[in-house]
Amino acid sequence: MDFEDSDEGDEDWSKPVNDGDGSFCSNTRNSPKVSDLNFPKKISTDIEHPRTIIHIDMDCFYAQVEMIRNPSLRHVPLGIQQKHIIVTCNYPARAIGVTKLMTIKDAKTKCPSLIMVSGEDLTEYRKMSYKISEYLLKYTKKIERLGFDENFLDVSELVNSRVSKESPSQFSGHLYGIQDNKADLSGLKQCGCGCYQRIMLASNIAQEIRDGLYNDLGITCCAGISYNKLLAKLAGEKHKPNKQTTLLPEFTLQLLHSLPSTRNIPGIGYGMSKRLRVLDIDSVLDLYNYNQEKLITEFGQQTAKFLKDISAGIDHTPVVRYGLPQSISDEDSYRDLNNIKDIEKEIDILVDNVLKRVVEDGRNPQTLRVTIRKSILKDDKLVIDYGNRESRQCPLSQTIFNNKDTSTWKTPIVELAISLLNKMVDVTKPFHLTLINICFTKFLKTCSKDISTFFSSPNSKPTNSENDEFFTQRTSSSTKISPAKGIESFFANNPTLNFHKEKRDIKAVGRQNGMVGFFKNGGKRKESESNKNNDDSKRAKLDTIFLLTHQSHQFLIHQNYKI
DNA sequence: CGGGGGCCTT
DNA sequence: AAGGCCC
Ligand SMILES: Nc1ccn([C@H]2C[C@H](O)[C@@H](COP(=O)(O)OP(=O)(O)OP(=O)(O)O)O2)c(=O)n1
Ligand SMILES: [Mn+2]
Repeated sequence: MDFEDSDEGDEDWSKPVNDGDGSFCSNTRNSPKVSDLNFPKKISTDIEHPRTIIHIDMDCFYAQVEMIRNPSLRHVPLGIQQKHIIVTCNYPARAIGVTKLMTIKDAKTKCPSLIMVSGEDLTEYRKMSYKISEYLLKYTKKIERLGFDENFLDVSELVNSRVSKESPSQFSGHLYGIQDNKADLSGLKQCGCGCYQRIMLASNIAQEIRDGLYNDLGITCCAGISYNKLLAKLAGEKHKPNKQTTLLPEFTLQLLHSLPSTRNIPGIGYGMSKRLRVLDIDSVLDLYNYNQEKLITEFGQQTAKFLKDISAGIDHTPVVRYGLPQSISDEDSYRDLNNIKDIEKEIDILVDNVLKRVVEDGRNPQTLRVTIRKSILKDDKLVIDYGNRESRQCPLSQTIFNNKDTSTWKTPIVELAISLLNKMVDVTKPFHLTLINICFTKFLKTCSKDISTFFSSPNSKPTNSENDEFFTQRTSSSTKISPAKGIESFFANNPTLNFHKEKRDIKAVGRQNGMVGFFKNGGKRKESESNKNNDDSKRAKLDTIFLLTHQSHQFLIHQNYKI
């Protein structure tokens, strides 16, 4: 059970783990009022929990957007269709047994009366997604998006400023590990770091947020409230839909170790879980109990520590403020595109669609990428190989975008896209495409002439390295137009490995990234890499640009104003 | 069984 | 250019 006995000589990562005895959070003493509650004996987690995190996850997101657009769909089983699959469905449909990502055939078998609405065009979902994130900015600017329907909020500052004045007295919604949410909690020993009151207040704030989202946007969601991102997200899944769950540190291990699979951890994907399976690690508890040295041998220091931390609920990765998108793409899948005319027609459509969004965004992309998927011939039959994607990219001459008439942009880009495609497809031989994706990336920063002067204040530099806020914004990998000083490369350069192509010797492949998926990019940014967008000192200067219409400009305004 | 997006790292 | 992860 314990893993501290096997980690002699490795002070590094035995430190953050506190296995309970003598810890702040030890909860093993008599709890007179709630002696019937099953408190865990071992409280392995961080000693302190200074942050307060809320995770928001919309209910059956695409389906809900369609139900808002057409309320008559609310009371019928509804599936959102993308080609042959039901990507998601409303809760009436789930009650009948329809699940997310089910094939149409299976869904119709389960539920013949299933109403289907096409969800191949994500425009409306994307719009609602950003409305939600923007609404949440009202509470804190420290918001990280994950997909279209999830947001992490670091409400630490808000909580700290309110907690002393308000001294909250009850939790809103469910409390993980407590059956009756009206239970008398006075016997529950509170963590010595003071997080009990903070998390309690955050649960009230989460309720406010959810009420606000419903009143303003008519949308319902779940929330998880805890002291780090991992736990907030996992907590929120405990009660669905339209509910919220709060997780206190005393119950962290209980939650984690009740998870049946390491796949339940965001960041442990198909490949990693398969590698863990080889070591006989199936559950998070298995991981928690696994010998540390062996884990290091298998995965290297960084990843091993990361896995162990996760299994104990330790996650210090910051909420990274979202910014403008790093890429804008559109794709479609096909049964079989086998002639050039059809391909050119589809590319034309895709480029047209995605360019509209690029124009709305207002930044100019510097790179165009085309991705395709080919079906392969197997036993005389065309079979789609889903692993097989190829892509080609090229730089985009900025002269394309010099013309103010944006309708002129399409033709040269379609031609570039076709030439990229020709690098992958020998059109003199038979071919069969099943997917095309057109993606614009490497955006130029939004502040060309009209706006750049608003951000050139000399004393705009952050002075305090402790100020977490400034260093946890998503680094714009877009090119900076002006000063271009000191662009240091600072990412770790670890050998990589392919998790699920493990046909051959898994051990020989080497170490991978260290930070597992979801938690990557958690580190602080160098000052020179920080966006200048968020400097409060320049807020006043934004008054005059309120009329700008591009999304990238609107975003700057949003980020700098209190709404 | 098989959408349509996104993010980051190597 | 590819691969891993997320929704
Ligand atoms: N592999 C996936 C996963 C998700 N989505 C889309 C459809 C979902 O509506 C949305 C949000 O994903 P969730 O996993 O949060 O699922 P839902 O919001 O639909 O349902 P739930 O109520 O369980 O959160 O993202 C997708 O297209 N493909
Ligand atoms: Mn959701």
